[in-house]
Amino acid sequence: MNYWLMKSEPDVFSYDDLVAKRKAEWDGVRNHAAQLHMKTMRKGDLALFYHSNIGLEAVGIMEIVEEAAPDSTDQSGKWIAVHVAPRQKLAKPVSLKTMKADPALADMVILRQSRLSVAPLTEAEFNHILALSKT
DNA sequence: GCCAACGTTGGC
DNA sequence: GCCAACGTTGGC
Repeated sequence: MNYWLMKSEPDVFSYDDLVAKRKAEWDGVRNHAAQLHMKTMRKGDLALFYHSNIGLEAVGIMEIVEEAAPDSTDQSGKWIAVHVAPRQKLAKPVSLKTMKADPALADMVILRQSRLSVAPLTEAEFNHILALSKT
């Protein structure tokens, strides 16, 4: 089982939007590194939903429910997307500021490469962020 | 195949 | 609104 962090601007697509839809295609990713991560995802993997630009915080947990398949918003046939479903909203969002300040998260890929929209998390990082959301 | 110019993303 | 990071494009 692998863990991920996926970003979306909440005024475009928020965690609550995902809850309302119950399942959604994570489309529109046009970055090779992010695409590679999505191709690595397996059914049952868990991902944190992070709100970029507005909020700047991890807000919920979702599950990969369908593995990589052609992105329905792409005509070229070059890009893939996965499908995700909401699992649990965090009791309290965990802000970027909190994550940056935490030594346990110092090596998080997303902190080192802020523009990457889909990034891996270690199990320890994932669990640590969950613990922070309960404090 | 290199690299400068330019565009986009995301944080501040 | 600005800027840093970084990906892409195009000229050579």
